[in-house]
This record gives sequence, structure tokens and C-alpha cells, in this order.
Amino acid sequence: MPSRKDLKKQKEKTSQALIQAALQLCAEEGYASLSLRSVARKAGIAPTSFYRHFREIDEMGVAMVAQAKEVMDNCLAQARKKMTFPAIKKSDSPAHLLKSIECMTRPFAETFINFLKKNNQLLHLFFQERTGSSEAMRKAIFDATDQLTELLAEDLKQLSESSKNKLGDVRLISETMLTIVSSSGMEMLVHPKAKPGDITGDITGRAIQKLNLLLLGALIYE
Amino acid sequence: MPSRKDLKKQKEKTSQALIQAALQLCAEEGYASLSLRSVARKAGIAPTSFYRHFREIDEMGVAMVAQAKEVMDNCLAQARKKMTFPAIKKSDSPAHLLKSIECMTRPFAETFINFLKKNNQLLHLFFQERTGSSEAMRKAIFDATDQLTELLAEDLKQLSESSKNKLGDVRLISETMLTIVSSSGMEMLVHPKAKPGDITGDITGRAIQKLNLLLLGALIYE
DNA sequence: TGTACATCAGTGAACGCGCGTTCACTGATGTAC
DNA sequence: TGTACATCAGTGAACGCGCGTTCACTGATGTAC
Repeated sequence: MPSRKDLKKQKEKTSQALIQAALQLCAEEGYASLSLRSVARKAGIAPTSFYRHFREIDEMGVAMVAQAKEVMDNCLAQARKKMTFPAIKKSDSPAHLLKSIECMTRPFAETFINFLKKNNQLLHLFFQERTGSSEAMRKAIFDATDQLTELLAEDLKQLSESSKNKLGDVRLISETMLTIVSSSGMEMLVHPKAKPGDITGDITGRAIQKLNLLLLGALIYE
Repeated sequence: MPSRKDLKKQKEKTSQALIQAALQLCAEEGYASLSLRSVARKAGIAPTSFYRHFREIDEMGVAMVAQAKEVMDNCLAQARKKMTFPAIKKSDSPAHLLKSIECMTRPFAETFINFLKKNNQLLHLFFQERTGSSEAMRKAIFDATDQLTELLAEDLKQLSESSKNKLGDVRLISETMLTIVSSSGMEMLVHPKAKPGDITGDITGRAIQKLNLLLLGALIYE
């Protein structure tokens, strides 16, 4: 018994096919090289049908960012579950402090970069177009990033308070953590050859070290 | 008395006109949106003349990166002259350590971000296409970035040794410093509205704080 | 129950446009003898 | 000195192609009466 609701679902399915096709093309050729026709072709519909779903390419782009944002939220929530921050004393040795810090940084970096590998299309879009040429995309990604940063900042604050390890400007730290980890993630997407065994190739390990230094500094600074 | 040499110079001048036109278009529309014809048009030559200078767009792209690299080298050299790193003792208070650290981070960030503002076209290209869709561009930028990172790492090592402040993995620190400062720089290019007075808008100031935390951590960690 | 009408995702033909690339050409310069 | 030839940056016409967009259409579904 097909109905109006089924029709709506069918339409949604086609919209999703368009978005998935676009994400794939985007990872291959870049967002700027997307064309309405190539997306429609890949999604298996006629070029003109595109207009039944989006007014223009950028409208689809914004929908793509929204989807990427959801994935990132999940990623962050999952990372958050694994992050702990055992209490330390300031008089502890740097090695001791690091142990505590790495209980945050390691799950954070590993979860994040794993997600990145699995959802490379979504996240490539997210980070590449942050500074891309489409104003609409930049705005959408900026807003999403801002929310994400705030979320992480709150997590940091909570971790910091519950363990009585003071962390100062959590927003600043949150920004930097995301910068470091996304930069590492992009590096990994661009050079997939690098393996965990390599001296300079263990991108995740190096990301963790970078985060460690940052948080060690933040901890000392108060 | 025009001669063969003058002809060569004329050709070089036209090549430069092409590159400059391309950089401008690139900052407006993105590298992926460049077309041979639009570049030639902006440079004031016939489309077909483009082939007298470059075999294809990407060959010009690589030349653009080489030019950007030179600017970056100058920038780094200029920053290096201003960076100092007064000796500290580990027992000093964090505030003391910070004073010393900021003698490096402030000139570094300020010089870099100033350069970025003046040469925004060159540097937009440099950082945007690092993860772009053209393989040739990615490779060219990766090589250039690698050299730049190494240069900064050597500077750090030298500063660290001459002041007897140990710094550990200078390559890792160098990478992170460039990541932080280029991320801030891109943020500034994309949101030129943010002014030094703003609470969250003082991008340079925030970049310095981020670098401070990183180096404070590196210093403590040994 | 039947008949007329509304909605709407998807279609295929057609349009004008900017693109990359080819080709044979120009006209200024320098070289051989 | 003159004459024939080589080099080479820049040109304009022409090509075939993929693009975004318009338009009138289809055919399945639901609604009014």
C-alpha cells in the first residue's frame, strides 16, 4: 500500500543518494569541481531531477555539512566516553603528569582519527571547505565547528573540575586540540601510505604527543 | 637595442603576469575553479598564448607554489631574527617561564600573521591546496612545507641550545607551531572582520597563547 | 461508484555559454653566407 | 652589403564537449463531489 508518506520516503532516499554521490565525487575531485550533472549522473537520476531536491549546488553542500556535523558530534561523544583525567599534584614529575594527560589525549586522538578514516568523505569536505571558496559552505562549517569546539570545551571543563586539575581557558585549548587533530587527520587522508610503524609516519602517535605538550603546558600554566 | 635577452625578459614578464592573475583569481574562486582562459584573460593575453608559458594549468600551479615558498622562507627568516629565548631555570614560576617563551612565540606569530595579511593570495594558495584535489599541487606544497618545518626546527634547536633551555623533539614542536599559526592565519583571511580589540577576535593574540601553552609543555617535558 | 482535478518526483529535448586544445599564421629578431 | 632562412612569443578561427537552466511532459497518487 504505497502512500503519500512512502512517496516522501522515496524522495528522501533520492536526496540521500545525491548527497552520497556528491560526497564521493567531492573526495575525488574537490567540492569546487562538483557539477550538478556529475552528481545527478552518479546518483542515477536525470540532471533536471536535481532541482526537485535542491535549488542549487550550494544548498546540497549545506545539507552535506549538516550530515558531516552529525558524524562529528557522534565522534566527539564517543571520544568523550573514553576520556578520563586522573587527579594529579603539581609537584608530580612531568612523567606523572603526562600519564594523567594521556588518559585524555590518547582516546581523543585515536577515536577522532579512526572516525576520520571511516568517514573520510564527510570529514574531507568538512575540513577542506572550511576555507574554501563558497561563502555558504564556509558559514555552515564555521557554525558547526564553533558548536563542536564549545562541546569539547565543556567536556574539558567538566573533566578538569571533577579531577581538580585546573585547566584555564578551555575554549582556547579546545580550539587548539581540534586544530591539531584535524590537521593530523587531513595529513593521513592525503598520505594514506604512512604506517603506524614508520618513524615519522605514525601520525596518530605524533598527534597524541602534540596534544600532550599542549595540555601539559595548560596544566602547568594553571 | 632590443635583443634576444630582452625577448627572454619579456617572456618572463608575461609568465609573471599569468601567475599574478592566477593568484588573484585563486584567492577569489579557488584553485580548482581556475581556467586557462580566465587566467589568460586576466593577464591580458590570448588564451592560446598560455601554452607558450606552461604546458597545462598544474604546471603553472607548481610555479605558483615555488613563488609562495620563497615568500614563506623570507617570512621565516625575518621572524627568526626577532626571536630570542632567554635562559630560564626549571624552578622558575610558570609566569617566568612564559616571559621567556613569549620572546619566541610573539615575534613568530606576529611576523607570520602580518606576512599572511600582506601576501594573502600566495598563502591562501599554499594552505588551501595542501589538501586540495590536484596531486601535483599537493606534492609541491608538501615538499615546501617539509623544508619550512625543518628550517624552523633547526632554528628552535639552535635557540634551545644557545639558551640551555632543552626542547626535546624540535621537529614535532615545529610542525605544531606551523599548524597553529597557519590555522590562525587562514581563520583571519576567511574572517577579516575580526579586530584586535575583540574578546575572541584577536586572532594573533590567541595564536600566541596557543603557542605559549605548547612551548611551556615542551619546556617542562624536557 | 465514477469522474474530474490537484500534486509532485522524475524525464528528455533544447538553449546558449565557457571551456581546453588544434592549427596555420604573423612579425619581430637574429644568423649564415 | 644583401638575401635566404631559423626562432619564437603571440594571435584568431574553429572544433567538440560538458555545463546550468528552461520547458512542457508523464504517470502514479490522492482528493472532491
